Amino acid sequence: MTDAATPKSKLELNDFLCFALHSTALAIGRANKPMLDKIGLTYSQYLVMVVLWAEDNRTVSSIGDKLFLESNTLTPLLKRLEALGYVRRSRDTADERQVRISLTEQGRALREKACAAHPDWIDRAFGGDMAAVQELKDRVIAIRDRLKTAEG
Amino acid sequence: MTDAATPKSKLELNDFLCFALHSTALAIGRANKPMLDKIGLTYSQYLVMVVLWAEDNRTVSSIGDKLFLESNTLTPLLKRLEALGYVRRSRDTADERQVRISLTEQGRALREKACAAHPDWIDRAFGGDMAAVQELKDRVIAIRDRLKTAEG
DNA sequence: AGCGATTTAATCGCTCACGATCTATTTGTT
DNA sequence: AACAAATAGATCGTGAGCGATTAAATCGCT
Repeated sequence: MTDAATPKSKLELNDFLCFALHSTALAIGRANKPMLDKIGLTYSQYLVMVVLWAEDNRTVSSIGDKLFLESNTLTPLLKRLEALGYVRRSRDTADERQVRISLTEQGRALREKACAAHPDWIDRAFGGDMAAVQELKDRVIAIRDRLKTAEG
Repeated sequence: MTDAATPKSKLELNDFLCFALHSTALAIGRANKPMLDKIGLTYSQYLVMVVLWAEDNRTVSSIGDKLFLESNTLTPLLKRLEALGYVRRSRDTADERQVRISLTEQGRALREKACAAHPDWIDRAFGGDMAAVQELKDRVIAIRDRLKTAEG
């Protein structure tokens, strides 16, 4: 199980790729930690905020569609964001099954803090080659979406 | 926060890549679930077994080095693998600070089951282009290792 | 040999991912 | 109008991941 080893079978290749993506996802989480500590959010909370900064007043499941998560994960997380004062949770008056998540003034303001706290790991890892970042992102997403459509 | 959108700043690019890796790691975990259910392990437990199949009788921290995890995560996980009968945990007689993790007969036998339960998602996602898988793995690992060396 | 520093695991508390289940609301059918 | 089916969230239990702390063994220095 050395990174440099050449896998002999598809099973091993699967193992290696799983391992690579797993450990890299963890490493990126850690790389973002200094920034997240500055703004006082966890990684997942931050991703929810990114989704809301892009489009406010979403339903829980709309956020879930973006992040590939469901209410069992999101509900407690959103309650924590509410407790922190960054979002409001309120039942949709037209359809009370839905809960609308909207940014508070503080929640909107946090975006500026996040910009200021700017993580630098992308530069460290890519030496400024933003095209390479973009390409990697596209490839990774391509895998995810092929898994998504083919699952079941 | 649409995947196809073109990010305008480094912060946004960071957000997109984090998001891509995060959601893809989750998707791969889900893609492996059918195989993991067959052999009765979680994803992390499986990765630990992969490490042990490659080299038996490791210390906790040696496993941690491979998986980028520490004893706070591994100790409970290894206790669960022990309870399942796949590994033994015993203090190293020469240095009692260390705990040696060794495979049981059942633990070794599980490898055959894992081979038989073979996940098919790699084929689905790559259409048999194993060279592409290898290349992606290498790129992903390159990021991780640059983060690892540059952190702090 | 003695004692402080280091190393290795274990423990605790919190957050998150997720399967399974439950409740409340809405929709569709008759 | 009444009632079954579908939908949106919430809840619960388990297994991670991780920061902080603790306990025990070993190492290093005098």
